[in-house]
Amino acid sequence: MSVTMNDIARAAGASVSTVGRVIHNSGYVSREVRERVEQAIERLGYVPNQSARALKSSRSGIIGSLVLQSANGLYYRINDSIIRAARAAGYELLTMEAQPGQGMEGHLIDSFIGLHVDGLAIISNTSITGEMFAKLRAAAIPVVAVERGYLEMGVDSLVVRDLEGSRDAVQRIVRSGHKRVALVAPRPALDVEKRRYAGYREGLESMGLGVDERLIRLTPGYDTQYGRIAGADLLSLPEPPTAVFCTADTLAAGVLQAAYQKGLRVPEDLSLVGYDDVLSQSLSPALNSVGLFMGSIGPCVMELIEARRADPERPAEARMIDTVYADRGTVAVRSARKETVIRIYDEEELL
Amino acid sequence: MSVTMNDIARAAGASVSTVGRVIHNSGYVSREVRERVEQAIERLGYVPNQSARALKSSRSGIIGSLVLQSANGLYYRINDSIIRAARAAGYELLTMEAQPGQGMEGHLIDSFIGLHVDGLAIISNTSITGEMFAKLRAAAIPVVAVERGYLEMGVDSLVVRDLEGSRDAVQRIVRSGHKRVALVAPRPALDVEKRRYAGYREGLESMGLGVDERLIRLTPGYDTQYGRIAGADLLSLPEPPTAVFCTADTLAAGVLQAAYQKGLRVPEDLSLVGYDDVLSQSLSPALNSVGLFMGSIGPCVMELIEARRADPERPAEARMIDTVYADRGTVAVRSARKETVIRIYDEEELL
DNA sequence: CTCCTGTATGGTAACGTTACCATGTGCTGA
DNA sequence: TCAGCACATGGTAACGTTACCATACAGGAG
Repeated sequence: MSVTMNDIARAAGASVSTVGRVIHNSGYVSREVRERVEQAIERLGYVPNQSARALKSSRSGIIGSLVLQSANGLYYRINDSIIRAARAAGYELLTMEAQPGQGMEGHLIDSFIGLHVDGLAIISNTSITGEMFAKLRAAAIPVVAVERGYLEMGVDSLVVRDLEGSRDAVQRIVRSGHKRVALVAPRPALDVEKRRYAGYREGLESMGLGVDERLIRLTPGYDTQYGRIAGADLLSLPEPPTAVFCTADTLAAGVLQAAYQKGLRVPEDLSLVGYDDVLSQSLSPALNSVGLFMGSIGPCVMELIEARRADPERPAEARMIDTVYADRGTVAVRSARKETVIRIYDEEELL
Repeated sequence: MSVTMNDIARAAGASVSTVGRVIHNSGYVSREVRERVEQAIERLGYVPNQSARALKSSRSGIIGSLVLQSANGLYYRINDSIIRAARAAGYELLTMEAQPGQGMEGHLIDSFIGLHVDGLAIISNTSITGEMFAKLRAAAIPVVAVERGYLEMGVDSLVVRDLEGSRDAVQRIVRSGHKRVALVAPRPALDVEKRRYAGYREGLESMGLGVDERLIRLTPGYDTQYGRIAGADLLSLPEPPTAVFCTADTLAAGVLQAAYQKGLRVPEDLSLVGYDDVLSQSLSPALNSVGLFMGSIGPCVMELIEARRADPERPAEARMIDTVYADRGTVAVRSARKETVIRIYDEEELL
């Protein structure tokens, strides 16, 4: 069907061994023969059969990635970062999506094992059992968990400094003069969510402000709609917040909608900060947001995979990923004395 | 290293042939032996080696997809749709990203050939040459182009009814009473862009309105920033448009920012419609947008691949993908008599 | 002259799976 | 009684690549 090393050997008047040596640039090959073989490869359009290679060397050249299927663009960005790093290291990335709550992860893991992937990145909160990890370990497949701590199960992990990112953002808000800083966040179930939630509290406390539980809204999930409801709720309080910190951009977008419906402007009437920086730059106005430092995610994943490959017995390691605060001016400076910011209307606005 | 059919055979006291028959549910196997084999498979955690299968049967079980690396979330959604359909058909999807203008597509195509993918989806405007298509054809790999017509090169294609989608959206705007409907679109280079652009013109003309060239803004690309600039430009015209149709959500987001900066409200002061529906539901307000009917993209891709595989000589076919208009109320109804919509201010807004 | 070493090339057994073919049973019908 | 059949199982040659060993010849050292 397709061109094989045998075809090349025949066309170049050499043996498969010699062709192999040319392809791998190893061993002794005379200049003359090397050229004949290279020409034949070029002329016939030979491409090495990866299946055969994988079978022989039990290295597929493929890194797997398992993500939870969701509307959250963050996972695709993370995946992107890994794609690039994998390719730079000579691998391709094969992504499988787990439908939430379908319990199909076991089959997906089996598929990865069958493909003999050279590494596996597990992104976000897929539900992998200890049994599956054991199977992966038996198959000698290095696993890296991203944004989800499986560290206690002996899995190498990438952990985002979410507590610091969250705390830092809140501190910035408070430093701008805000006293009533609300939180809109998903109900903390996953580690990520807990860390971001804790960061909010630490941020306030570290600035000498108490946490006002009335200003906290925990949503059932990440839908924009939940953000809108929470936002509307907060903004109709007798003493509404002057700033809202959201631990997800999608929620921030919802709060923005709520503000808009109330006729409030960001940042003049309400300061707003999102998280993940996946949507913020496209909103109007473009929002401040805490983003992950994507540049290091892919490379860290590959480093952990290579390290595990080199020494399967090494203790599980966690790499920390920094956050990056994108400042787009949606936190207004409030003077200490005045409770309301002076607002200047455009001519058009007043007709 | 990992468990093979041989291990199962030994454990179950059978031969590899018998194990093979159990796995494939073909040929004669006694109930007793079948059970022994199945138990061994379960107990040892046997997973078929795909590399060996692929080598033997020259079917890898992998569909490739090639996308242009870009911030546009649309491609990921399309990819998602294909992932699901591929999986439903028993394949995995392996995605490679081409960096724009890097000319690395040749290498990527070679990688796909080396992997012996059973099909290849080319998404968006990657630059594939005739030579590459020839190589793919020689390797008997069915190719489907999505959102990019390579039909003239004899490649099966998925074409979105963009002209109709665009025209329909404009007609809806006009029917709501708008006379000055502006366009913000990337300079039409690709077929997609031309179709969407043409749809705008047809939409206006079909409603008996002339095209006012002063209301057309063509941007150098899809950045939100271009939308903002174009929007600011349009809104400062002596006779500004009452509605803006954008052929991309990212551009619409920019126009929204411009409107916001001018103190205009959507839809009360300005009606706004986006395209691709990838961002619209997260904006504030959530915008009307023309989306692709994702449900049919993946299945169509797989159908075309299977059809091509069944008959490599069949003439190239184009499948049409419908658009879906998402109405979120950002097109205001304008009465025929009055040129301006009565605007009601909230109390807060007037202090 | 032999031995060794460097250079150059060819042969071949795996890797795990699958598609055949071969070789058995035991049973039925002529 | 035996051909013919359904049933049941085992053996083995590929698939394309790679790792290793074998072979061969030159030229220089001993």
